[in-house]
Amino acid sequence: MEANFFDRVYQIVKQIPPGKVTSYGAIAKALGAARSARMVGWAMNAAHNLEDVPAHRVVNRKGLLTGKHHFDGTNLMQQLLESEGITVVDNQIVDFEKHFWQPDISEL
DNA sequence: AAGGTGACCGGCC
DNA sequence: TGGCCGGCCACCT
Repeated sequence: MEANFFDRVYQIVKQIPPGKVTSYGAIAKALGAARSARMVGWAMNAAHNLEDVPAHRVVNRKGLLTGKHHFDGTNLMQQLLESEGITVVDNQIVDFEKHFWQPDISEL
């Protein structure tokens, strides 16, 4: 198994339960590289191509759907989140902290 | 091999 | 969550 940085991110994101969201920083921190949040975003860029990785559940720390532009449409990401019970207004998740899910690397 | 790039974060104004 | 700046790490050409 190639335990690459990307794969690590994928494993974390795949563990995000429905109706929950997390931030890049949280994932980066779980990986032990809190300052490498940018890398997480990079990983997502490739990850969003994979159906196994619910990239739509990953947003920045403000709860903004910054990466929505990388999805097929413009409101696709929002639709997916709303479909899971998450309210999204103006590309921002309402009660972000309430829906926030902290990655648990111990599960790996 | 080196440089540019990127869906960010935290700190400061 | 208004805006700007530096840092950090891996991927791509």
